[in-house]
Amino acid sequence: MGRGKIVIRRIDNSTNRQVTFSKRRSGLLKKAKELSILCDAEVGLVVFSSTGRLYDFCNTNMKAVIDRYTRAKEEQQPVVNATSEIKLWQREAASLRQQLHNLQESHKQLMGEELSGLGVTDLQGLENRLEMSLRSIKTRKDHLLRGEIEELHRKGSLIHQENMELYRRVNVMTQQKVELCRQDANTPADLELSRSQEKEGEHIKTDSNCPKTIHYKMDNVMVFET
Amino acid sequence: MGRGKIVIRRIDNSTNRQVTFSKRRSGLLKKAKELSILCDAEVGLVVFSSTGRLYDFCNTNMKAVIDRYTRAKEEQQPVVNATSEIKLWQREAASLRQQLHNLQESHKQLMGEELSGLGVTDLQGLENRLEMSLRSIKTRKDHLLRGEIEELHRKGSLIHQENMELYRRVNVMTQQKVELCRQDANTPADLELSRSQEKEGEHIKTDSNCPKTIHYKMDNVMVFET
DNA sequence: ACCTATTCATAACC
DNA sequence: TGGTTATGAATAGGT
Repeated sequence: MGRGKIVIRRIDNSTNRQVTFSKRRSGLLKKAKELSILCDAEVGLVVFSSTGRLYDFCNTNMKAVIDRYTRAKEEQQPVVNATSEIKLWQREAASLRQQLHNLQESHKQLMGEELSGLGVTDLQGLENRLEMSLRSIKTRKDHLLRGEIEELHRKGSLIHQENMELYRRVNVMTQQKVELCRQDANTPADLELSRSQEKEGEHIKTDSNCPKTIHYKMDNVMVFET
Repeated sequence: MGRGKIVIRRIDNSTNRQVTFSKRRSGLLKKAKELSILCDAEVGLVVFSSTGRLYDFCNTNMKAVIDRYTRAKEEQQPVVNATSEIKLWQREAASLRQQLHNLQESHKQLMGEELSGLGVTDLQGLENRLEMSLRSIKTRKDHLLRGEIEELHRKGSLIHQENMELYRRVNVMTQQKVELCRQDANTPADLELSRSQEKEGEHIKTDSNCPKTIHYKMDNVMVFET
């Protein structure tokens, strides 16, 4: 029910996930409220965002709902008596420990350890998931590498162009020098000095346009023929 | 979102109210589940129908959610009572939550999700680990499959042998019968009865050695030529 | 429980 | 975060 269909699966993009959370949360709260009103039901809803923020709704009184809930659950399985603060935290810790344990198990299996309890079907499932995972990782790596290569190509071609420019200048200068020498052969001695000064000025100017750093860069970057 | 618009107000008609309750309840539970999956949120939902029936949903653990909820609420109204024992358990829970979080991160990366923060080297490491893992899983699966095949071969060859034995017996019997018929052609009538009795005895004996269960097994087990 | 016209929620986009 | 819009989902009313 949006511009496109989506599959119900954790949203990878963090921003998108938060936006969706905000919208769907309000939708859920609204519907919880509507249900309680329309059907005269007692509804308690608690939502913790992935960042730990709490959102809740209760048409009556959350404490009462929780008590009613625990009583109803205790009826189903006659257990536990007191809920002191300490026991509360103990349960929390136990729950976390359990989740941690489950995840560790699964993690080990993903790492190819502790496979002895699994049948062929389980193994096949594991294998399939890993292969999917591998594919996305390889795709991602490939993407990065291609980006890097492209970047290098770009830099390389830039420097190649600079190179060409330098070559051109060198050629021009060489040509000029040759012509000067040729003219020098039949030129009066008094003009010799001024020509030499001109030449020196030109040389200095060129050198400041083509600093050594260009050559330095060329040693540290791959250069691609383009 | 129905054939007509309705106002959010207690539905007077009891039947109608129950039908709507049933529909909207399942819708609400579905949306709660979707929110928890899409946005990685912890959701706890409790609904008591007007007749007192309990319906609930929690993507993690309802007790943990309720505990977390009560703690969060107590934080909102700063309580003075801070026992060292409580703080101890709080630290324990925090530590566990941290471990869980780390493991979840790692798990997601193993599943090829959330790769955007990783560089090429990380990705290569991940890829290598997954490929090692895949190898051991495939080895394990291969082992199991080979074992199964071997077992089937064994059974098959056993049954094949039984088959051969049965064929042999059938051939022997056929041969005997043929010879008997041939002799019968020039045998006095008074001997006919005793021969017939012998034959019947032989038949019963063979039948008890080759019970029907053999044939039954053959239909239910793969038989390999050896 | 199933059907379908209709309203509603929301994904993608600013 | 808040607004807009096209589209898929939920569901009111009916059978």
